Amino acid sequence: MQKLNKPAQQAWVHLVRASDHVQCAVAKALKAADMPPLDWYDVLLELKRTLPSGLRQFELQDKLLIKQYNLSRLLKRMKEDGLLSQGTCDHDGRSIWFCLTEKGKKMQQKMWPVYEKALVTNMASKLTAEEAETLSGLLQKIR
Amino acid sequence: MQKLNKPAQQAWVHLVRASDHVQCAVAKALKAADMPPLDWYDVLLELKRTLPSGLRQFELQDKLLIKQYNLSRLLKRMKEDGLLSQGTCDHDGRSIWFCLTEKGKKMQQKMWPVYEKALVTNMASKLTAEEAETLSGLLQKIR
DNA sequence: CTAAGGTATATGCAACTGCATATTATTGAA
DNA sequence: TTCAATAATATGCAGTTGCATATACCTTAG
Repeated sequence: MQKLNKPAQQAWVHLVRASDHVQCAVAKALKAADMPPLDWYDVLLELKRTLPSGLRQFELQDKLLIKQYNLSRLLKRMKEDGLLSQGTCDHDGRSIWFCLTEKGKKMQQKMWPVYEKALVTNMASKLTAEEAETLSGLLQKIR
Repeated sequence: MQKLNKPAQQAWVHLVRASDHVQCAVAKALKAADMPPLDWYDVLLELKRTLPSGLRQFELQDKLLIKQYNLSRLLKRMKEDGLLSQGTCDHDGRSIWFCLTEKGKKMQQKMWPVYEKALVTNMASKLTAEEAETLSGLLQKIR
């Protein structure tokens, strides 16, 4: 194995710091607006994209960065909050379909401006469009 | 406020994904080697850098991405594990000095190769040195 | 000196997470 | 068909986190 070179080591430090910085800022903005946390938004958005059909839990999981057991519990909480509705699957008795409720749709719509503003303030405004594209490309190479 | 442009939005997605990817890989590697998690390493390294004097808790905090109440508890655990020693400050009765023990020094040395390997495999090997520098620069602009 | 405000650290409690494993349902091979 | 392997989801438990607040000490205006 090769040794870690300095530029990569620096990139690692800044990757963690930048990611933490923006994530904390978003979390703070959502909380200040008395809204649910970011992972709730991720679920709402993915489900909105598939309206009116919805998604099964394992399909959602492939789209998100959350572990199986945590997604299971997150969906339970969101359902209890009335943001999601649940139904079983005809073809596979193990699976559970989740679909946005009206309340869920509204919540997604309400959260986005707050989320967007935090992203603009803490990230987008610090980069030109071209820089953002370069950054995107480099980050994609990592995974 | 301006709207979030597409390139920045994409960059955000990839920032979170890349950061999560590498952090999970490192966490997994450390766990597989039966070692403490990454935040323990961060503390060990910062304290090593100040040997033989050590640091006070709030100084450590300025260097790390961890909240006050969590650092307090983390240091307690590490102390209980024998990796740190603790002492009060002559000039300020509120402050607590932390210093690496021999065991702490050895742990840092043992952890680094595992950590480094995970970074090389999951990140450094996917970028040229020049790309890493560009990435670093762009990430620094964010915060 | 003293009270008021600030700084450094700690902690009770509720919520969330990771881990291992359980539960239930499907699939495939014999 | 039947049994073993796999897949989708859930859960008990211990450990960690966030939040609000407590504790202890320091500094400074008056």
